[in-house]
Amino acid sequence: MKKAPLPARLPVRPSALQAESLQQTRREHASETAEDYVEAIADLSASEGEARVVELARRLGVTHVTVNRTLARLQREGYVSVKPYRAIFLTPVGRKLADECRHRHGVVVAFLRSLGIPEKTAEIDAEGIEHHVSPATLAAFARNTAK
Amino acid sequence: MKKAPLPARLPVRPSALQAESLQQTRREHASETAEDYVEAIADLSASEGEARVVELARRLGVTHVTVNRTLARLQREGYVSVKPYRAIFLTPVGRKLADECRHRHGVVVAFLRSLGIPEKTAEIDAEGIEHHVSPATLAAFARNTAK
DNA sequence: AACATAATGTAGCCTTAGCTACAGTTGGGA
DNA sequence: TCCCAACTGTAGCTAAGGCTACATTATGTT
Repeated sequence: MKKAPLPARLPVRPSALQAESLQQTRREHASETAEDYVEAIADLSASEGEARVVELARRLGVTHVTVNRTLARLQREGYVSVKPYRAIFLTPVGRKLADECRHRHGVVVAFLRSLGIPEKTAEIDAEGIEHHVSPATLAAFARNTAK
Repeated sequence: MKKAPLPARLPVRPSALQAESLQQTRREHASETAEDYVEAIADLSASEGEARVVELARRLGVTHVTVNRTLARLQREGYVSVKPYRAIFLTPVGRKLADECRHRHGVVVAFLRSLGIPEKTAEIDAEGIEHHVSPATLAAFARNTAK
């Protein structure tokens, strides 16, 4: 089956909106890790002077092994610059992403707080939510945050 | 290192709030798939009379192979009941989860719509957001949805 | 009844992201 | 200086969730 010259990408042909949304969500998952890492690296560089593997592992709640392998991927993808036994640096691209993330995170937390969500819950929820917020929704959050 | 009799689970000892939040988000990821599947199965059972692999694949935007393997896991975990070449059924546990998801999804979409987000964007964002919304935040969303 | 086609299932591959266990580097204090 | 502990890196395992290619079953139409 599937002998016709289809546009190639469609697995079976997504059923309208739902499949699209789910595929979008999966794409976002792929970049979530990158976002979490560059954000943590930026934080550490600012607060500690440099970002090291062990400290990153602490922040992210994983082992240093996982950090190591992920950093290799992020380097491949151009977000960070890593040399053995040295500190970790963001590339300009990585820094830009980190700044966007920090901003987005701040907006989401502020919005949740303004809805009456307690600090800690707001932080936890924001961590999950922030990666799935479109520009339109982010703007709406900012607009509707009671000061 | 790590010779002290620690409580065992901590990889390196999470750095306060951030690691906790990220670990929470990862835990949620593990159940997202289950939620998406049971929701889709419930929908199909209602609208088509039965849920079949191909149709599920269309809804979820993946191939039937992925659906197959995932259904095996969901059966293992007690959410669905599957027999070769037969329709797919939810267990009581699966049905309960599906109902919760539908409810949650509805609340999130309605909330986003009430913020002025367009239908399609609201659907896409909700698909990503709904899995990361705590009960407290969900309640706040419901409470703050302009009718 | 037979057969072609659609649906379903299986084999085997890939990537991400966890982990433990172990090996190699570095750097500060004795 | 040298040496040990902390840090960093590597090998190799697991599981989820993608995929293509191929095999098998069901089924509706001749």
